[in-house]
Amino acid sequence: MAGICLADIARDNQIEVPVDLRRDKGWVGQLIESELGALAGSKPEQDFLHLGVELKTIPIDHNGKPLETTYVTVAPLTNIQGMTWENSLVYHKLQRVLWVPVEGERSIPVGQRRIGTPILWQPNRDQARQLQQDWEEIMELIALGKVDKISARHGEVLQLRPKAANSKALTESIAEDGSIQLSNPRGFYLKINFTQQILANAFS
DNA sequence: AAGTGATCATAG
DNA sequence: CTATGATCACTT
Repeated sequence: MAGICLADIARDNQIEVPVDLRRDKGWVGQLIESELGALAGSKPEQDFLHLGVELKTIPIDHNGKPLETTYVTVAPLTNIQGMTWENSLVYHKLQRVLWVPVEGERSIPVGQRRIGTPILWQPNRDQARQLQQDWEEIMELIALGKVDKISARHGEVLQLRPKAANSKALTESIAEDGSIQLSNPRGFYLKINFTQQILANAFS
């Protein structure tokens, strides 16, 4: 697919190209899933379970730098006692990722955006350590009932941010006194500097 | 311009 | 609502 533009992939899959992504934010990802035959659908599993590979498209600028953070998974806000890094959803999803860079600048019409060279990545020792450290720190705050005090500034490479239809959506979380309260759902995201390093390392 | 918080579509 | 796919858009 490298070098091909999205309109070509869309035509092959009989999918229409939207004018912009405001109402089609997951369009590029789903287009590539369709092209590659990913099977997970909306299940919380790796896209290619049989290969142990997660597929992620990543929007880049003309210098190859990511334009956005990368969503990983929803964050569990209750029933997290006994949960460890090794059995977390973040750990499993990031075991192996096929990154598919796609031009993402809004000045380029969606259909004309080109696909870059895909990168099959596994976290190296340092990356794994950074991810685990951030995950454990964030999960501890959640366990202590401080989810509503966590901002996207926490974490060096992994951050916690809202992941919901809007700011009014509610889900159960742990309160500071240990009881159940309602909070805006959150998700884990990889910060731009981290994914930028992944892409850079692949070409060095 | 970067970074954080908010949001959009869809399936089950 | 939860989970998938993410990008938008406002604030700093």
